[in-house]
Amino acid sequence: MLTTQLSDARPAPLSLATPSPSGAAWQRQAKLWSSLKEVCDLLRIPAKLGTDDFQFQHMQFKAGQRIHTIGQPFDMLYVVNSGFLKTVMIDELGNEQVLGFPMKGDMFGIDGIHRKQYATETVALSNCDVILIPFKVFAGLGRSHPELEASIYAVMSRELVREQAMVGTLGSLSAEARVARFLVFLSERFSEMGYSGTQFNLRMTRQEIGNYLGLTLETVSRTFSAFNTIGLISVDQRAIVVHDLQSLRTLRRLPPSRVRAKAEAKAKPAAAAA
Amino acid sequence: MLTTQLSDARPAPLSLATPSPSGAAWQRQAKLWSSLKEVCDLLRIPAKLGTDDFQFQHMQFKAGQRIHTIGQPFDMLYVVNSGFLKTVMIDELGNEQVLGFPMKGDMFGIDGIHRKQYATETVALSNCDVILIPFKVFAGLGRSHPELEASIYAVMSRELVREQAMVGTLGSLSAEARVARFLVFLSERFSEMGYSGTQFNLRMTRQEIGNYLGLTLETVSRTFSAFNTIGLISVDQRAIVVHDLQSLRTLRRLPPSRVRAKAEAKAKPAAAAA
DNA sequence: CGAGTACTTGATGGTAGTCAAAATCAGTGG
DNA sequence: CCACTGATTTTGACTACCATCAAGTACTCG
Repeated sequence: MLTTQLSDARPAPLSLATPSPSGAAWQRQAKLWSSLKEVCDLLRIPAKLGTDDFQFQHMQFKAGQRIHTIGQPFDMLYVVNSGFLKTVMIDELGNEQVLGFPMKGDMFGIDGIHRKQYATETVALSNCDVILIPFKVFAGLGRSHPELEASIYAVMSRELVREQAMVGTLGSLSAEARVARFLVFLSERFSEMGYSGTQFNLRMTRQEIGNYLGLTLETVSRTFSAFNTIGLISVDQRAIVVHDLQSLRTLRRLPPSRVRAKAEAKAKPAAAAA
Repeated sequence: MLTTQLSDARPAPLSLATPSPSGAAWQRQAKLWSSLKEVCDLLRIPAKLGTDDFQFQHMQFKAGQRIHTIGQPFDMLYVVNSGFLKTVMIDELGNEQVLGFPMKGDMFGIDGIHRKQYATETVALSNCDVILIPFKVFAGLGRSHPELEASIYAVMSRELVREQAMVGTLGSLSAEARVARFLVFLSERFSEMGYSGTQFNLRMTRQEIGNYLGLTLETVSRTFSAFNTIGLISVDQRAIVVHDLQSLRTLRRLPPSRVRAKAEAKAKPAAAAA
């Protein structure tokens, strides 16, 4: 109901041999292989430079394509090199639950290790470039590169902490605070990736945001509008401009509407001037 | 405000040598050491029997004691051998968020790997027996016991999947459905541990349950009462008897109160007969 | 037995969900 | 290029669920 045209896409027969640029470009001038060092940098973990023995294959996905699906046998972890995705769980009644929006530097697919099949599915929200990490290789890195061992566990721990923070958000914050946090999160991620942290386009629908935050799409839309009228952000469809990141950071609950009327009166001329 | 008397407790000087029963019993006849095989069994992961080279120290905690605290330097993972605990996160305003109730066979402390300090704190809800796994030893097991490598990652993946399921629960279910799920979860865990799955005592307060489920303690109490009157369970303070596990499993939302009046009329004689 | 904590139950209000309709956007094919 | 279709977004009106406040009861433990 949500998604338009989904299509599966499995990697071409995977050879772990050295890069073979002759191997028929899957898509024009996309980077096809990355070294271990490059993957570590992407994941923001320290890597001893020099000994580049492993090469990891890239794969391109178009918006709407699935990277992996629920129940599919697990054999691969993924690292986002570029693009935006969403990871969803589907419950017994077929309801989707968005669990995250992997972007550059994020690893996904970790949930598949437990039962040797993926518990979630991940879909590209834009054209994406994803690095494939065969799990056997990943696990073996701890043996072949002992200095990486701790970092490997750290990457998995990071995902756990992320989910824990999400539970905290869902369990205790108001709708407005959740949306505010979401914007702060996006702002920070975009900054880290070298883009503007104050001006960006959402890659996901209100529906997906709401689902992720445990809200309805209407509530998300209304909250964006409210933030807009009090001057915290400007929003036009998917285009966001963040005016007051600090207020978003500390926002717990919007003042009640009669009080808000004053704030609007103050905010409007300011917005008009800008 | 929630907790009564908390006290820190650090392990006695930790020696990784062979068990020394002469080393002055920390508490009378508690098991002080476990082999690698025993720990694997506890964690429900396959372990090649035989070569028992590692021994892991146990530690006893009394109800109310903290096993680890937020910000404390991370060096240890924990596996519950017996007893009940809670893991909580504390946000910038000092609000607690209960993240889980570790019990027999659960590993906790994993969140500490990421930043080399614990992101959560874990408190004993009852007297507990906990196995200490020094992280360095844990991580090294992948090297020394390659057949364990996948299982080690699987244990971490399992925790991630658990949190993901929690996000799904918080994000999409009604109060009644959350409480129902919680009871099903407890029932299943008690069964697995060899206790009755239909008759057990809660080890946590309504406050803690509510916090865990993103509800208030009053809502939890009311929901228990509602389940009681329609005959799904019997509840008396902390004592629970599950009468209809299947209904709890599939419950999404309680029927509106006028319909419920009929169900009560039907349920009451049955409850009186029992 | 008394003090403090935990639990139950009731009354009330606010937050966010639901239903609905209109406006805007994206993509398609004529 | 533009009309057309379907998806997305906005906004409004209404409602239900659950939080809040409050009071009373039942446990627990020193």
